[in-house]
Amino acid sequence: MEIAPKYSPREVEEKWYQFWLDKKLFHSEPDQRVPYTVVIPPPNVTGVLHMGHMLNNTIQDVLVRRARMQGKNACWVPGTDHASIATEAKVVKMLADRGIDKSSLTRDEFMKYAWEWKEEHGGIILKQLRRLGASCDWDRTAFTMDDTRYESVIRVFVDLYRKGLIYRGVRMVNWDPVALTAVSDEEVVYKESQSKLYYLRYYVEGEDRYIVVATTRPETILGDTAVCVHPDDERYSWLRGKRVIVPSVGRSVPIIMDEYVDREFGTGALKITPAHDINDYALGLKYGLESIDIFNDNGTLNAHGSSYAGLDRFACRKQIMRDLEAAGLVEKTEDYTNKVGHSERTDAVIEPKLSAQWFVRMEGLAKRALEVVEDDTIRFHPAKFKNSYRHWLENIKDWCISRQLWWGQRIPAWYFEKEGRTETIVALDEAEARTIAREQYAYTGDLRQDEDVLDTWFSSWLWPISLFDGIRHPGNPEINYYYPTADLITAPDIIFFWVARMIMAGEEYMDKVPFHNVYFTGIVRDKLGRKMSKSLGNSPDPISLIDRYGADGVRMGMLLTAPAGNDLPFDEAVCEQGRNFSNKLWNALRLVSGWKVASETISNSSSSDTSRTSSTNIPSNESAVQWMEQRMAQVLEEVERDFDQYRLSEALMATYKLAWDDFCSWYLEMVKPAHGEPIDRTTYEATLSIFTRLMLMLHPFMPFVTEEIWHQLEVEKLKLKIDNPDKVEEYPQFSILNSQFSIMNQRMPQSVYYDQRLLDEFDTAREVIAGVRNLRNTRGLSPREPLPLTYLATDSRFCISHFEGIIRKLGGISSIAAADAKPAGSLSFMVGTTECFVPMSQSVDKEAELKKLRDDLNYYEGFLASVMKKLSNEKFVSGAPAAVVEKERNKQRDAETKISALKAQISALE
RNA sequence: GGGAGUAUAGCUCAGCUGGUUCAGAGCGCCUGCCUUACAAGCAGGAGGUCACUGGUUCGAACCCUGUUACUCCCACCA
Repeated sequence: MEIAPKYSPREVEEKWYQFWLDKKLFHSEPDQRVPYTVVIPPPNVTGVLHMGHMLNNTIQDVLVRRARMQGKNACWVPGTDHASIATEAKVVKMLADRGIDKSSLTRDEFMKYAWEWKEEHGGIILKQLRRLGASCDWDRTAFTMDDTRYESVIRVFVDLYRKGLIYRGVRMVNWDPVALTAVSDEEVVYKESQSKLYYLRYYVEGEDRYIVVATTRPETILGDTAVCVHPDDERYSWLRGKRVIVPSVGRSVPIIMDEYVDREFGTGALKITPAHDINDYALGLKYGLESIDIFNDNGTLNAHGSSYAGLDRFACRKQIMRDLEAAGLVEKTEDYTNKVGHSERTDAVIEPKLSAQWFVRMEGLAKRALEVVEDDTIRFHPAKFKNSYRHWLENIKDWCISRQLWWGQRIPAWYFEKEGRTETIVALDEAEARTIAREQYAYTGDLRQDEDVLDTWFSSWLWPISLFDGIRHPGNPEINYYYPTADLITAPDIIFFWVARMIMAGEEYMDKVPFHNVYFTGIVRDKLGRKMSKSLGNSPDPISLIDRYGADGVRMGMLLTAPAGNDLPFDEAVCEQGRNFSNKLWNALRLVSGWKVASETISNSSSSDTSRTSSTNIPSNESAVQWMEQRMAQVLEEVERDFDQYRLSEALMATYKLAWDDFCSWYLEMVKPAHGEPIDRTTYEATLSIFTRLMLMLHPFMPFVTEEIWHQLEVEKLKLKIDNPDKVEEYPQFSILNSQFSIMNQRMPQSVYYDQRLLDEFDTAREVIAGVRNLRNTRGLSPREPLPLTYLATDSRFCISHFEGIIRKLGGISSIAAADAKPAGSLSFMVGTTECFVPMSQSVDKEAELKKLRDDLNYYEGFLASVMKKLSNEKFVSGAPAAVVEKERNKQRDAETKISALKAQISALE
């Protein structure tokens, strides 16, 4: 079978993903195994895949696939978020494009459009995730507004209300006067803008004196109910207890004194408009001030605006300034730069507005959520996020959960009027509300349901529970098995909105934390360190990246640059590295599967003399296999340690080097038979086994190429067992192989004991080979011509006997021998403290040689001096641990050896 | 304004409990190679006053003081 010299990911990825789906290899059901559960951070249902998703989901897939291969019952639950604000905005825009105004629709009509739109355009992102190779259990795909999740949310609302943890109250919200809705703090964008600071005169009641107040919003004086100064501000101490007249309005308002005021700013006097500024509102509450709302919902002045009623707020500002100017009430006007909040959606200037909203009491929930992170029941990776988590929870405010939208879970509260009072009933549905109305209030008339919907986070905080229907059916087999989940992988910017609240919900409804570990990813930036954004156009399309580099390549690119919690400057070049790596593995397969296997087991494939050592008689292939096994065990240990600490990029890099450097560059070169020669069966089997385990190690990172190669390796293994390898396709095992088995079902190799001395010895051998190659390279020696190698047997630590065969083969060495003195006419290089020689076949540049030697000598003499300085220090010798002192003595001996060797070389040349 | 973090090779970052993993890795760069698996490759090589400062210590990239620069989060100012 011919194998193409270039790996082409496209067909391979399509083939295997479909295979995995067909065989239901991602599907999980509760069983006797240990569960490993991950719930996806649900992306917006109308979203498209961006680099942040790529990173986040690649990490999840790596952890899930690894857990699966460790024999755990891995369950990764996918789903989408209804994202009420963003989605509603998109639907409104879609309707507008079709000439339909949202306000012309009833709520039911709008919801019908919205659902249609969601069915049509929703969930694209989940399809895209398949391209990435995400091993989600798609049978479990959920939506935060599907029936199960919707009902769970309503139940939780009712439950919390009945526990007294939900209440309705008044609060200042960010009002968008164009969209006619409140928007969350996160949807307000602050923009620098050139504005003016107006200095206005407030006359003291009954006196001819006035105080000057600075404001950027003179129109709001219509709602002023106080003027505030700092209690320690001597400039204004005379005002204590007095009242002032609000200009234009003529209303008398008190002077209040509070330390909130910044004496440095403006005149140090602040007008208080409780209805239109969040801080003023707080002061209003503190001092019992009246709150006068002067605006209509659309930003025009209402009846409190007296003569200005009906004007837009900005028109009013101009007009009121003209009028105040005319009345001589303006002290001065200054240019001023400040930040003004705009609506992300409509760009309208946000108006702070008081309104009735629903809240969740946070105090008790926050306390428990903090405890479980403080005591490491839940671990954060990296741990530094504990700090901001703590800070937020310790200063938490009640959670406003109502939104003035239609797309979302409608708040299950019903109102009716009775005896002039508005009564509120919170119930699971209208029928229950009616029953309550009848039984508790003797009311049978119409009920009016609250118009608002719930904050999207009020559904996503239940996600780890509601996915397993643990709200509606506590204690069901699924929730008992899958909860708590294992790891949560998310971006740090939603640590408060989502992570903290899931922990609260977990404690409240399951009495258990929702996950054990939280892995915070970094933010994907471009090479220049800018955040990726649509407006900058600096975000590559992930699907196009996959098209060009393969999913494995892109996954590797993301992972290599993404240590936990660090931002990652994304550069396509790393995807290229990933693609190259796939190709490298592919070509290793081409090489190995092309080998002919000797029909009888012989101790060595290349029967030439050079591959047997004279001194120790260890076949080079046997030592190669031994070394590779030790090395693999060593890397496995390292990788396990890395995974324990969630250091995925380190784990991948270690595996990458094992595969590329150790396996391809060294091992395969060691065992590669001479051209046209077969390889011995023992070595071949060992090679297939090692290669297979490498694929297992790499599979979580690069699922597609490893699955493909793994299968082909299984075919090679099968060929060894059957009579006629050329007709492998005709054997029944072949079809089984292709129809049932997957690398996904294989067990991840585990670290075992390894012989460090053997690894060290190989490193020495490797240095010898590199030394020879370097000489050939720099002295123009033929790479082919066999050279005899001798070395000065002065250091007993210099040990290469185990790998002499390999040194011969890879170094092109004809013989290896110890010597007592430098052979005449030879080139030398140092390996550790041992000097090695090969014969010099041509004249050398004597001066250059001498210079290099003298430089080395210089360095080692300096090094020796620093070591001697330490050793002659009485305090060091007596104070440092014996082992450390001994190490210094060794350094001294080594340096002395090298120095005398160098001196000898120099004098020989001179 | 409050809080957290970072500074090590051209770039991105490791460096765990202070001492041979102590100055490392990957990429990039330079030199030479189309050596029959791979030029998406092979072999070799060069690059750093560990931001600056002072201290602790026999010994500091690592611990402490201060300085500078940058980043993030929270609160936002009339």
